Amino acid sequence: MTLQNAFEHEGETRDKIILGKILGTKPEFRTKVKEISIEISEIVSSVNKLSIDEQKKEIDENFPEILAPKEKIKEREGLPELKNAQQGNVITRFPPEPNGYPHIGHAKAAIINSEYAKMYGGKFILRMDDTNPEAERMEYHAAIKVGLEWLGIEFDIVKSTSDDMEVFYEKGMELINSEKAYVCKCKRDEISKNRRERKSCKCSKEDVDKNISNWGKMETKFKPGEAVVRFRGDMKADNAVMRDPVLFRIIEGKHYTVGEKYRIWPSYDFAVAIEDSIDGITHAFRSKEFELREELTEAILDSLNMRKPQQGFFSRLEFKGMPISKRIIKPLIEDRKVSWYDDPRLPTLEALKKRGIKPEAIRKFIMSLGLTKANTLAPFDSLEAFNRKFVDENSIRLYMVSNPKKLSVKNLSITAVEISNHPINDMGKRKIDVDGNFYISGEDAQNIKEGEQIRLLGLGNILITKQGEEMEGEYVKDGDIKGVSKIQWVSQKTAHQIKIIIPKILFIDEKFNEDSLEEMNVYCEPHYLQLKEGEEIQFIRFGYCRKDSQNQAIFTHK
RNA sequence: GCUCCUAUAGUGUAGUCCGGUUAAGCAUUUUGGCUUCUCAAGCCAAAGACUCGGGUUCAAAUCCCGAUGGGAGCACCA
Repeated sequence: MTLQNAFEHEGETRDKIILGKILGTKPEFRTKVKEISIEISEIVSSVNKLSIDEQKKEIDENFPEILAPKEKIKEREGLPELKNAQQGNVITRFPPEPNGYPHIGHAKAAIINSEYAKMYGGKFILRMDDTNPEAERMEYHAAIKVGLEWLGIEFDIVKSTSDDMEVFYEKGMELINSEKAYVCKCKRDEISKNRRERKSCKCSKEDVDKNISNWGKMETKFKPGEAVVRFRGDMKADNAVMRDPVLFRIIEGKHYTVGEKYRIWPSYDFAVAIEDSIDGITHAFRSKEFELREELTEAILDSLNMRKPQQGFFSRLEFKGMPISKRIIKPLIEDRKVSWYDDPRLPTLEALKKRGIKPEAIRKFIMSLGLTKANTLAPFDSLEAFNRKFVDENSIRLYMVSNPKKLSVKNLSITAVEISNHPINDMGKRKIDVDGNFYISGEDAQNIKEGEQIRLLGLGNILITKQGEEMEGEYVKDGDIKGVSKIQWVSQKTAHQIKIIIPKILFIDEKFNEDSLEEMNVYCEPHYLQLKEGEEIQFIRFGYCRKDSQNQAIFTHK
C-alpha cells in the first residue's frame, strides 16, 4: 500500500497519509495507533529511498493488482434521501399563492417537492394558497397552472386552501376554547410594538366567553383591522414568530373563487399548518425564509393534537441581474423598460419559454443545485449549458447574415445546392437556389483579402477578386475544403429579413441596464418561413434562436 | 438592535450528521488538442477551492469556541 501511494505521488509518500489509509480501511488497528505508526515510518522511509522505477518494478513483481486504475467516486444521483420516509408513503406539496406570474423560484419549489414524491412513489399535491382575497386573481391562478404544465409537473391532487375554510373555523374555535388563542383588538402598530418589546397586551387576558363573543363580532360587526385572532405563543420568545402571531383576520375584498362568502380569513401560518396536516403531507419543503416558521407550525399542530409533517428548507433561487420580485418588475413594466411579464429578460417561466429555454433543462438545472441552504445566485450560464444539450440535438441549422455585404460571383456553374439541416442527426435537407448574388456577414467580409479564397458553406470555394462595398469573386470548382475560412451566406434573391432580439442582463450592480435588449436586423434563408413558431433553430456560427414569428426571432444563447 | 440560517475552485455544487478508505469528486467557465464543410455539438487534456483565528485528536473540510462576510425573520403578505 505504501508503495502504491508513493508511486501515485511521484515516488514520495508520507507516513501520516499511510496511517490514515490503514486506519480508514482497517478499524481494528485504531487502538494500536502508537505501535503501528512506528512501523509505518520505517516502511515509508524505505519506500521513499527507492527511485520511481524501482518502485514500479517492485509493484509489477509483487502486487500487480494495484496498478489497475482506481474507480471513480460515485456521484449521488438526484436529491438526498429523506428522513422518516417510506417507499409509497410520501406525500409532498407545492402551495403557491396565486398573486403573480410563476417564475424560476416557483419552479424550484415545485420541482423539489415533486421529485421527492416521485422518488418515493408517493403523491404530490398542488394547493393554491388563496387566503388573501385582496392579492389573488384568477389570472394568476391560471398562469401558475399553465407554467407548471409547461414544466411537465404532474399532480395527483389539485386543490385550494379556501376549500377548507370550515375546517379553519372549527380548528380556530378549538384553540379559543382551549385558551390557546384569543381575540385581540389592539391596533396594528401596537401589536407590532409589543412584539418588539416582548410585552403581552390586555386582550390576551380575556376569558374564553369573551373571546367567543368577540369571534362572533368578527363575523359581523368588527371592521377589517379592528380585531384579529392571535395564537397564544410566547411573547418572550427569541423567535419573533412565536410572539402571539395572528391566526385570523378580517378581509372584505371579493375572493376570486368564493366571492364574498367569508370575511374572516386564516393567516398563512395557520392555514399551511392545518392544510399540511389534513392533506397528509409527510414532507414539506419550503424556501429558507420560512425557516423560523417551523417552530410555529409545530406549536399550532401540537396544541390541536394534529399530525405534523417533516419540514425541510432550501435556499431561494435567483439569477444574477434578473429580478424575481413583483416589487421590482412592476415599475419596470409601468416605465415601459420591459414589455410585460413574459419579456425574455425576465426569469418568469413564460419569459424563459419565450427565450427558448426547455423545461427539461430547467429541471436538470434545479436538480443540479441540490438542497443547499446557502444563498444561490446562479449565473444564467449554467442554465444555458443544460439547455444547449437539449436544444442542439433537434435544432435545424440555417444560414443567417448580419451587417450584410454583397458578393457577386461570376462563372457560378450551379443553380441550386442541397444542404442538410443538421450535421449529425437526420433532419432532412433543404434546397437553395443560387444565381451568383449573395450576402455575407460584414464581420466576415472585413477579414477577407483580395486574392484569397473563402468557402461558402455547403456551396463551394470562391476566389475573391475585388474587396470593397460590393465584393466580387470567382467560383473555384472542386476547391480545397481544408485551410479556407468557411462562412455562411444567403442568396440575395431569396433573402428574408428578420429581427433578432438579444436579451441581456437586466441589472448591472443594481442599476438597470439600458442596453439590456439588443436588436439586430439580419437576412436569413427563406426556409425560416416554413418553420413553426416557437421552433428552436441554430443560426450557424451565431447561436441558438427561437422563432418568435415570421419576422422575429429571439436569441437563446451561444 | 435582537434572533435564526449560511460559508468548499471564476461560478454552481458533492463530501460535513457518524473525523481516517478521496493530499477534496462532479458540472459549468476558461485555455489547449482531436474531430468536423459552423465560432455548435462530441471526445481528450490542463488550470483552479475547504473564509479567517484558536482548541480537541495520532489524525480536522468534517467536532468545539471565537471572529468576519452573505442572507432571512421581527406584517392583520405568502
